[in-house]
Amino acid sequence: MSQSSSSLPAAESAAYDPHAVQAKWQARWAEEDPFRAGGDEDTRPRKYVLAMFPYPSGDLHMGHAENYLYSDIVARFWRHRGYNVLNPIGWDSFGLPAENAAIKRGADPVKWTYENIAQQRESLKDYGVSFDWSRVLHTSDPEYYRWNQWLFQRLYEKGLAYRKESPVNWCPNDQTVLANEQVVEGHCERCGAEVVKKKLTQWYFRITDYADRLLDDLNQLEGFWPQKVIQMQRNWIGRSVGADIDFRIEGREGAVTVFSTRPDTLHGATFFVVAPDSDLAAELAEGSSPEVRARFQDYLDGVQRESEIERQSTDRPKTGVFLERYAINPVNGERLPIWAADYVLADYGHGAVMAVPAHDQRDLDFARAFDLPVKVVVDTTAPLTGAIPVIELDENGVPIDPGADELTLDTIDPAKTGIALTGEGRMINSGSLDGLSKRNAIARIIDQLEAAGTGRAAKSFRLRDWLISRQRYWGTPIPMLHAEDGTIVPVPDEQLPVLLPSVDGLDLKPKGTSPLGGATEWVTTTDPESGEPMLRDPDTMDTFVDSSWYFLRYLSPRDAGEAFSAREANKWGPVDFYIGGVEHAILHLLYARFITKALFDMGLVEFTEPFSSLINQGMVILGGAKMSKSKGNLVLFQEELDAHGADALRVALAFAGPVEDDKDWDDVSTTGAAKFLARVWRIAHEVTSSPDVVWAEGDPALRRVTHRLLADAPGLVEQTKFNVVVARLMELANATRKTIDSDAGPGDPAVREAAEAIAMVLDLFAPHTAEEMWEALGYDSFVGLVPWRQANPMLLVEESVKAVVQIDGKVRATLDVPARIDGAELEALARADERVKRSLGDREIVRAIVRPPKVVSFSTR
RNA sequence: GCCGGUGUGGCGGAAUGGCAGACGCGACCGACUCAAACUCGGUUGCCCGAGAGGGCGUGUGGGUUCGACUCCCACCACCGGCACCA
Repeated sequence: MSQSSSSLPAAESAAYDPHAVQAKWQARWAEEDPFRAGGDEDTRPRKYVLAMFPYPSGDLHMGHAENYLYSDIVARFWRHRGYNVLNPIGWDSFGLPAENAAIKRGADPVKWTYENIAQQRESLKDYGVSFDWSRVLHTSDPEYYRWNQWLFQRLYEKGLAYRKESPVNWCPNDQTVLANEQVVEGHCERCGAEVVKKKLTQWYFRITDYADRLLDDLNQLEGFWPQKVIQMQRNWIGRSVGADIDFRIEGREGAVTVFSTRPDTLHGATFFVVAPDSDLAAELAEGSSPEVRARFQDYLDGVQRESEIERQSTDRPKTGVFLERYAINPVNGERLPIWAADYVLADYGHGAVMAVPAHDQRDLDFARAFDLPVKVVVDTTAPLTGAIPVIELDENGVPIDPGADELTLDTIDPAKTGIALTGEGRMINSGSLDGLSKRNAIARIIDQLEAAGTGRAAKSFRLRDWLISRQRYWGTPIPMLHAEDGTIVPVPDEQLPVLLPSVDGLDLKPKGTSPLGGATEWVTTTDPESGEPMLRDPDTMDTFVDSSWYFLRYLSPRDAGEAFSAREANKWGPVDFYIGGVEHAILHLLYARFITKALFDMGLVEFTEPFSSLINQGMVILGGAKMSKSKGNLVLFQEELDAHGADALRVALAFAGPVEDDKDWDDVSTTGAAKFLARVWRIAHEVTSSPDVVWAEGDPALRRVTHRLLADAPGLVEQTKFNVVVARLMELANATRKTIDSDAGPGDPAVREAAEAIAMVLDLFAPHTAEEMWEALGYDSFVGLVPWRQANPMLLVEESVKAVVQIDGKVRATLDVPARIDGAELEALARADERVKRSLGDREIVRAIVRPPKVVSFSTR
């Protein structure tokens, strides 16, 4: 029954009950499944909308509330716009927390994980997210992780999965290795313990083979991914361009190669440094005197005891030992003493450098510490062609005489000042390079080295290969077999999955080797061909392997025959809209990009980037601080749902501010949102006209507000300005309220038109309330599926507008003028206006700029 | 140190180079109430002024423009990332 007037006391009209509304529509959705993505028969254009899937540790929190709200707004929007939308959900359900719960409380990781999933799933259903629930996946299901193993085998076949012994990041607390990306400021990303280096044999994915493409393809994402993420990935990949240069070493066969970004300074090399933990250092020390060997061993022991943070501290003094060996500079035959020093890293470049102390600060610091010679080969005081000398002025504007002596090479001698000359300049003391600029000298020296066969242009990357072995239980078993003689054989595809053995009887406590090693029956197996005894690889994969391709599995989640359907992948992929926290800027997002490119090279997908557009939502904080269980400053998702209902929480979050910004819970008003929802609910129930009413007969002022919202909202949603869309909805609700309360009354056709538009747009934010409104308005279809109401362009043009008159840049008058007024007429009106005349006084207008119908700008003398 | 981002009322925030502060929160005033809460209506950038009105205002200083939160230059502050990567 419709109410005829808003002035009725609240007790007489049915009250808005968010929880009843929520329960009712969730039941209807569960029954009729309206948000399932369309199949092959569906001819609509497609949109793949995706939010990063949750990790099932405990309850959902406010970060999840934001994440799945924003993706749902976008999914619902594209459905209204006539798209076949895929909006799937699943769980990233392998990982440490399940295992830690098992160790701490004796919980079964399987039970713990799946109970948490069940709980999170209920919360998400209660939140009214329009997921396609038929595609749910869990990465800890054998049906999923068998395809991780399949992926591993494909990478292995291509030489992209390999084993090597190398110094690795080791978390002494979790007793496992970590990928480079999982070390944050020298600490374990998960538990915060200080990471140490350890030499181990581990499995790697050869992501460095893709370094150039991962870097260059970021250009395609410019404008579609957050600038910050693109920049972080660029820094992380860290391409340096320069040359590889071969040095002979006295008393040793074969050349040693170093990488340098400044091959132009090769003539200035005065010593040579190798990383103490490199094989080369050990070999050179081995060939030296017993004293040197002992000193080197001491030094190496010290270096290896240091944590990563100690070692990476920039301002600590340089240390090293002279190995009493010499390298020969290929351009001039000079003997360069070889030192082992820990400022050179074993796993960057070639683990050795030519040291040019005059032009590299680190080399200079080392040279000064150990009294090694410094040879200047770039004159940075010499002006380059076209360079304009900078003349500085003192406080009186008088040019400061630079002083002849201040600019000489002598006064800036790095050996005296301790400041390396890293700037531009002209080559000196460099034979045939003399007189050249840096850029030209680099080009020429590379030519010369190539001609002599002692060097070549080269690139080097900061990015290291992705270490994927983990000495933990709750992950995907690495599907490889080891023979006694060290031979490694892959488990054949038809024997996959290699199932994770039951946790019963296993000791999960971190002890440095995988708990799976203790599952004797599981570990002991035979060669699939020869039947020889073999041992299974006891390690599990980094869980980032799981999430590096999950977006493809959603496309055919029940397929038992392949990881994903290439056809479906090329139909839906790449993901059109991806949203998640910025914490994955270089972990998950880099790995997913790498795996996508690898799959492209295998011909399994036709795209090279997985996510066409990316949004990082901000965090929900409390009182300016990050929420955390340990601080006890948590706002609980389920509690907020229970307080005012899903819709109020959704509207409050969407309205709180821009998607990318952090939102302080103190500024998120669920009560304000609840009030707004009650207002629009009432509007829908007060409408007295019938659905077939003629809108054109409605109040034109209200109609204009309605149609402006219909016209503007799509652009705003596409720019993810959800807070503005909510504001505009509030404006329309306010305008509708006013019309209902005016003489026009609730029967005015414009009121119905406005109420229907509110319901349709509100569906993005408050779907339960929107459905209830739609039903109250007399429809029995889901409002979530109605096509977007087109704005009538005739109604977007105002009949009269306010024109402003500026005099010397200040607004002095506003005029009500017809929207179609021409310039001359507008200017005449402005000149005639009393306020304008008064403001002008006796000043004379010397220039008039007229932009009808909005602005007249006069300038006076 | 290098790279990136952000600075707008008491607060969250709006604003294709064209009336800065939409929308909301809070606050204040009023209606309803015995009263309070709820709800509804109004006011709300700062300063001067009784008022009409005037002045000042988007981190700071300059510039471009008839006109700048918006574009350009320099600086300051805060936030984030990387950091002995040769």
